[in-house]
Amino acid sequence: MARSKQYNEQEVIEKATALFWKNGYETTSIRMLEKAMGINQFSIYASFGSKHGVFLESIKCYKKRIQRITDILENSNNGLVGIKQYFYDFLDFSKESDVKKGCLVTNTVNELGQSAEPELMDELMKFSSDVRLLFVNNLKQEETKDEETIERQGNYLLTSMLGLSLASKILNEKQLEDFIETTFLNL
Amino acid sequence: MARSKQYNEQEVIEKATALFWKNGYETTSIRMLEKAMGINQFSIYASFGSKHGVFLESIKCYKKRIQRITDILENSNNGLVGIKQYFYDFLDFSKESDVKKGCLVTNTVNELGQSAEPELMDELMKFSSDVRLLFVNNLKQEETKDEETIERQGNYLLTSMLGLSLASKILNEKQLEDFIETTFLNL
DNA sequence: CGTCAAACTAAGCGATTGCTTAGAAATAAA
DNA sequence: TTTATTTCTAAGCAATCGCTTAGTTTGACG
Repeated sequence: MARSKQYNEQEVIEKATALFWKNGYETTSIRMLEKAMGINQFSIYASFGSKHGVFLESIKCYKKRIQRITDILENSNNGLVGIKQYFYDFLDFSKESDVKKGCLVTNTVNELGQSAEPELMDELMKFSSDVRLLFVNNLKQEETKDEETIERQGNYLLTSMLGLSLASKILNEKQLEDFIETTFLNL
Repeated sequence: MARSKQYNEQEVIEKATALFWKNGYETTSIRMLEKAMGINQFSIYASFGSKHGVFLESIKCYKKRIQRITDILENSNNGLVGIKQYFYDFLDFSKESDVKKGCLVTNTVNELGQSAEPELMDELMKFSSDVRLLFVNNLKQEETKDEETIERQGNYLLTSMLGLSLASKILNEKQLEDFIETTFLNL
């Protein structure tokens, strides 16, 4: 019947994700996306509807990418050891050559705050609560902990991850290691 | 000889600071600054040279405002107790009615990253290292701690504050309290 | 008072924003 | 091959961006 697309939507979204991750939402313009994704504006709007649409798909793409390390945590059965490993895994995950990008979800929460579209905000918050749940599940593997302690330490670990995400953009390796090691001293 | 300014530069910068704090740098336009500061664009450029110039002064203004609580920490002589108080003081400081704004310095580091002008970045980094130094000085008041421990815990506390700044924008009071209380169990 | 330099108003500068659209190119089906 | 339908190119839309400037108003000084 007609011509078929000359690009793969998943592939171009991966390139968009890298750009948003590096620059943030506002700083990334449609013209920049055109070049990075390798397709024309028309095609971007045909496939994703709007800049917000591209970003929403980029967030989903990011979640899939970071699933590589959340899966490790989910499948671990060693309580705090697995959580601590996740903190270190995140540092490897978030740095690409010498560019320090932090966590795309965390960056976006900080940049857009409450002014984010509800659908986007839901996606961001769901990721946070999912990570918190992984922490809680691993904490439950520690037999000594009662339920109240687990809830409290879950909140602690989630906020600590937010701190690590931000700190990873400005502190050096030694400082980040100091943070992680001290974080897990008394849990 | 000639007409004198009809506005006070300190006063209008305070209004600009509130706007940048709420919206971030990029989202805040000159038109929005005009309205918030109550003066014309001409006057903004005559007094501060550029949008960057207004922002740089806003960062300095923010530092003076937060000095209210850093002074308390600096003048305290009770080690960890004083640091913990600073964490709680920050929560009070950073919330205005129901708007959760976090820390302007932290927000800016996250938004602009390495793309910030060097003079601005210096100002941001200096604030971070000043706060870290306050932590270290209070840690020294704890007689049991050796120098290596103090350095390590200084890095821990700084990153924890970054986490608290970010978390204060999305988590509830109970979760934030959980974080602070658990943070100081490790020290 | 009259003078004149500074502060003000408001219009507008070129560049860029997110997004649209007219028309050419391409291709699966008839 | 012709036709129908979609993709693609590229030009251009109104709105906004940071910033400038021409022209008016102001008020401290001689």
